Amino acid sequence: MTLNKTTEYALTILGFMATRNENMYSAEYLHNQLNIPRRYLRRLLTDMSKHGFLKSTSGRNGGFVFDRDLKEISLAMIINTIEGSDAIFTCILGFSCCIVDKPCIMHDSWMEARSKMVDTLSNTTLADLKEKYQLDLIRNLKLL
Amino acid sequence: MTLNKTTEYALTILGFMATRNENMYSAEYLHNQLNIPRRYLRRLLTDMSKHGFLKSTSGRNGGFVFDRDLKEISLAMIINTIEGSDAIFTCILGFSCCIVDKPCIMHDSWMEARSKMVDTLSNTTLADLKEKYQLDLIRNLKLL
DNA sequence: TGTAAATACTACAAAAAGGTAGTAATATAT
DNA sequence: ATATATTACTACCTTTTTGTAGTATTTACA
Repeated sequence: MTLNKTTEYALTILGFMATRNENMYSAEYLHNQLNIPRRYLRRLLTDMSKHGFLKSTSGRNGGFVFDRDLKEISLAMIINTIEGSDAIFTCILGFSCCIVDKPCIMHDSWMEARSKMVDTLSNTTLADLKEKYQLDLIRNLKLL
Repeated sequence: MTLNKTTEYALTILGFMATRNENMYSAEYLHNQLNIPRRYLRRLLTDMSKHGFLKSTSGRNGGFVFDRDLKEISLAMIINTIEGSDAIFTCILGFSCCIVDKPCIMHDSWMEARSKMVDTLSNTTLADLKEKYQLDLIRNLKLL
């Protein structure tokens, strides 16, 4: 019922990067900000570069930036990419095969629950998060 | 983004038992019907007895039956019980602590997605599954 | 051109989840 | 009573996930 750690990290990292305005994020900097284990974080960043979310620059002053428009990256995409194919969309209970009868017993209730979630995750992009974050900032300033 | 295997098994077992009309289910029988590893299945059944979902009878002709009204067992309860406390209800991303700023960036979108799912899972009981299953049976008979 | 700051790659270690084995305990049937 | 069918307990093995280590490579800057 939970995302695995790696996916959680991925969302944290991309969510963080999407809402700040640096023009480059080094692994070291992200490690300090997000408290994700150094080496693991690095591997994940490299991974996300390979998957086309990020673009890496090696060498001094290097780091990572987005390689795609924030509007093009939904939460569902991140989860599916990191967690393996179609983590969200398949019948995770495996109910289509685990019980002799078909259709499986819980299939319908599960699919109903699931599809509600998928809708939200598919319709929320990093751009949405950024917008929300900045509105929140403004709102807080006004309250001061 | 998936339930773990153990929870999946638990749902499968309880779903199966809820929709049949045997008065006793032995581990061996359930193993044959559901293809869940023998020993693991047994341990899980014992576990579910300890958690009050089932009642066990030892010895020859023994087995497991429900120890509670089917109306009192929701899918959400099963998941939470097997998967550890509040698997469904807590902020699984850990976003309240993983980013220096609070509230966490994805908290809102995640909670929206999640609460939709929780609603369905909390409102569906094993009794509902049973009813649905039997209606389906009747419907299929009519089609023959 | 050498040094420092960064990513990239590969292999391994530790922890958690999933699964198995052996044996004890319990209850029924004959 | 004894054999058999069942659950209960404990320890261990396997696989997957998470995390670490060492070393190579790339690049900017003094």
